This record gives sequence, structure tokens and C-alpha cells, in this order.
Amino acid sequence: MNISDASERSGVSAKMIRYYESIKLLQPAARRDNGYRDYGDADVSVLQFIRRTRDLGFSLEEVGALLTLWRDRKRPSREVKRLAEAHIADLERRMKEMRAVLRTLRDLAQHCHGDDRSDCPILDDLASPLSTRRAKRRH
Amino acid sequence: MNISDASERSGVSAKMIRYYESIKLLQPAARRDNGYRDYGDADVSVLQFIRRTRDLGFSLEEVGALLTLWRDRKRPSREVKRLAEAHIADLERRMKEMRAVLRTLRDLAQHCHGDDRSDCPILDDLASPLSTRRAKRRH
DNA sequence: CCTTGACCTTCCCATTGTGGGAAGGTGCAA
DNA sequence: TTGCACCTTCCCACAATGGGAAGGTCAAGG
Repeated sequence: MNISDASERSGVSAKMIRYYESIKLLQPAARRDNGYRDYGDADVSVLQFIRRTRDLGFSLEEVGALLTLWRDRKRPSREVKRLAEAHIADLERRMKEMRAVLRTLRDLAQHCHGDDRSDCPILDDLASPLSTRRAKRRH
Repeated sequence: MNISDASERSGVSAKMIRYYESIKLLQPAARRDNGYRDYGDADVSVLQFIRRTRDLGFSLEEVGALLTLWRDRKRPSREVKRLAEAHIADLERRMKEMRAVLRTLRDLAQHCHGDDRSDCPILDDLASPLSTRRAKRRH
């Protein structure tokens, strides 16, 4: 099948399919006489694997590692799990940061009148965060 | 003061200070005779504002808008609040997505032996997500 | 006075993952 | 034959940041 059919079936854009091939995440696709790339069901499966893995937030580098493990019938599941857990830890770290940011933002927004008046605790904080503000003192 | 002092005091790298100037987020800095950029305390304040705003996850475009509002003594706080709340909504949306992803990943990792054996529910799911898997049927 | 090291300047390149679009070839249907 | 929908490669752009080269400047110490 043509690239656009593979794209439709896998949910990966044609552009990205070509890109993945160019960075060697994918084996070079078979070509028809006219130079068109030609895909089979197995290729679509690989593309779906990539799509799913990307959707779970893995980087393309990690996708590559997972693909290799997937293809290796003798892989130790330990390695897959290790990759997954590293990624989980990364997401958890980022979530934690976002939670802290959200807490701050909600707090600031809550205290802002949000009307025609110009005084605004949000801007006040951006200019001089509460966390760094303290009683005046001489240096 | 020189750029590296401004950098140190604001927590914004010299590289980024020049970049912010180049994209017009910052007014062109004053120059000494030798061509060196010259910063004062007010400039450092602006840089700190940017740093803080970036730390809260606003894009440079949003930082620009907030800077403009900050400078405008007659701004309505409504506009600041609107920006903040849009950003909050964005973060909430992303957190929600991440939570869903994390749920899935934790679930998969939990069921993976993580030993020498090759069978692995993580790879199984990537290849064919549970959510799309159903009883065999003919097409 | 000269050297050395720490600054400064601009300019280009790389990153990550994706999309847009141009220029040119191909295949199929009316 | 014409037209349209494909396909190909190639270059550009994005967001925000860092690395590093090539060359100018300044201050301290010999």
C-alpha cells in the first residue's frame, strides 16, 4: 500500500513516516518501480507501535530502544520494565513541578480582582516573588 | 554593569539575555564605548520578571504580553488574570493527559515481571493496546 | 610594556518532533 | 489529453536553549 494508506491505518502522518525512516527508526521501506514507498501490514503494525509509544510520551530515542526490544524475541522483560519505569519517574518529576507551579498560579489568580483596576498581585509576584520577599533590611 | 553580572543577578544566562533582546522581548541594551552591553538595576528587575515568569511556564510570547501589562500603569488587572487563567487551564489539560498516561504506564509496569523472561505485557500493549483489543472476529 | 586570562561581541549550528510548501514525477479516470 | 490526487526530495519554520568559533577589550601581574 502507499504511504498515505499506511498513514491512515497507523495514525502516523506520511511526513513523520518518512522522517522516522530518515533517522533510521524505521528500516528503509520497500519501493515500487516508480519509486513509491510500499507498505505491508507488518509495517503498519510497526507504525502503530510507534504511534502508541509516542502517545505514552516516550522520546523517539526510547521508541527506538523499545522497538529493538520488541523485535528481539530473547529480550529480558527487565529491560523493557526499566525503560518504562525510568519514563514513569520522569513523568512523575514533571508532574510534581507542574503541581507546584499550578499551586502558585491558582493562588495568585485567586487574589487578583480581575477587573478594571490596575493593581494586580500576579504582576506583583512576578516582579518580586513572595518567596524571595522579606522585611526590608540593610545590606 | 556587564552582561555576566546582570545574568548572575537575574538568573538569566547571558546567552538568553542577548536572545531576548534579538527577538525584541527586551529593549536594546545601552552600550558602552567599547560596544559592551551595559545594564542597570531596572534592567535586572525586568530580567528577574522574565525569569520568574518563565519558571511559571509561560511562553516567551506570554512573557512579552505580561511585560507589556506590567509596564502599563493603566492596565486592567482583568487582562493579567485572563492570561494567568488561560495558562492555568493549559497546565491543567496537560496534567490531565499526563495523569492518564501515568495510570496506563504504572498499570503496565506493574504487570511486567521485569526479569529474564521475555514475555512482557508492556510490549504487548504497545503492539496492540488493550483499549483497542477485542475478541477475534472476521472482517 | 607585554602577556595572560577573563571578559565581551556576532555568527552559525544543534537540539526535538512536527508541519508547511515548492518543484517535479506518476497514475488513473473522464 | 487534461486534470487531479498521489508520490518523491529538499528546504524552511517553530520554541527555547546551549555550544562554540573568531575576533575585540580590559585589567592585573611580571
